[in-house]
Amino acid sequence: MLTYFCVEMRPRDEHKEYKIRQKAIELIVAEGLDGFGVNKLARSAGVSPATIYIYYKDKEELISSICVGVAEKMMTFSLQNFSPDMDFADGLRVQWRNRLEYFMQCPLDMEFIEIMRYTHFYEKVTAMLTVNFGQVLGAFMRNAEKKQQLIPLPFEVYWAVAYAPLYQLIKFHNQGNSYVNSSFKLDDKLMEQALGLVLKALKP
Amino acid sequence: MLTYFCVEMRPRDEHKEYKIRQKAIELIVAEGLDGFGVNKLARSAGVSPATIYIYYKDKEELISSICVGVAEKMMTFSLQNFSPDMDFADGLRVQWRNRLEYFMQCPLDMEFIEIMRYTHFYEKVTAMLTVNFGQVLGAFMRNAEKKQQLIPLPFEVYWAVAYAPLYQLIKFHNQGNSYVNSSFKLDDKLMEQALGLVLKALKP
DNA sequence: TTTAAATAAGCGAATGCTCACTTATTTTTG
DNA sequence: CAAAAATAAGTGAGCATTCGCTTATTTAAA
Repeated sequence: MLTYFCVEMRPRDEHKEYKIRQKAIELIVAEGLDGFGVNKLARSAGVSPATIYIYYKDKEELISSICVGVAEKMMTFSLQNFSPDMDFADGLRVQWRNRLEYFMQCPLDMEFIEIMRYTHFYEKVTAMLTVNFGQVLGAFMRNAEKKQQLIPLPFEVYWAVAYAPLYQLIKFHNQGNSYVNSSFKLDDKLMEQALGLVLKALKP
Repeated sequence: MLTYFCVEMRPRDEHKEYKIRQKAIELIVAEGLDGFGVNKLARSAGVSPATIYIYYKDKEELISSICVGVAEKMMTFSLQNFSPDMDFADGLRVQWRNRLEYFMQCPLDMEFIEIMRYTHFYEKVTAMLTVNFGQVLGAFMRNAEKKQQLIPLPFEVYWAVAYAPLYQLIKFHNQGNSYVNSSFKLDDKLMEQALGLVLKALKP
């Protein structure tokens, strides 16, 4: 943006942009992608529909931009206190904890991403995740193999066993019930239990 | 339906109904739930929009009905050759194989269900799955515990570790790539490798 | 210090278009 | 013929987007 070259202009109300994004996430989580509209969003955020088009070219760009923003936030969060050359069990535990903590703090973000996952908006997210996530966690896996703390495996098999169970537990928690229990709450103890099983599977 | 009470009437063209359902799945997988419309579907299936409303009350019921239909088909398929009192490793292997085979035969169905999973249409599916799936697989789990072939676990932890990795592998296959590899194909060997890890995790 | 020029932010009220759904009519069967 | 199936041609509601305008802010000339 060329903002700082222009000396004569009215500054943007940052709060407005924030509120638009926040309300968009809320609306999409509450009513799904269909049922989400620009006019509805404008009313909900307390701005004019036209204002939204100052910030975003069109509906497509609005949703895309929010999508990538949330995904970036999640990724940054889940790499906190993590380094690819950590001990395998410790590193995996940090990853699990970070993801769980993020989801506890921002449950809407999680649900939002899940909704977006099977739309064409998610393609840009995948591209971003592939570069950042893949490199760091790929390195982590190779290091652990070298230290003989992890069975040598194709990346996909490793990923599926190492992380998919956690996401499934979070899904159960989100929908509040699984196929047998009518109410399910994920906590630290359950997470540790599942992580224990996963480590057992992956350690030599 | 009262079809067989009426003696004078023109019979329905069963092929039309089938084609409507089939094309609906194709369209939703290709373009997502947004971008899917009744008029478009009608053109694509070679019928009039009004015809669709002879079979279904409204768009909502159309999608719901297809959703539940596909889910029922999947469930039936994945319980083939399975019984709750099978040996644990054998039973789990049958489950994995069935799911994998179904997905190989009907990849569209799989993608369709994934798209629907985070919409309100899925609630009816969850209800159906809870009753049928939960009872059979819950029994399987308890039997395996009794026979000491499975560590005692909360159902959700068991489910997450036992099945989530398979679904993740199928997702990687469907999208054709993972976070590090630009092309990924799931086959029997990879499935067996992952299943081996899962069994290692779950056996005492 | 005042004031006017300049400019982006912001808005309410359309606009045209697409969509789910309906109606009036024709076709196909027993 | 009777009756349901099937349709072509709508209809009106709701949608994304835009237009013409006002407001807020800054700077620089007077």
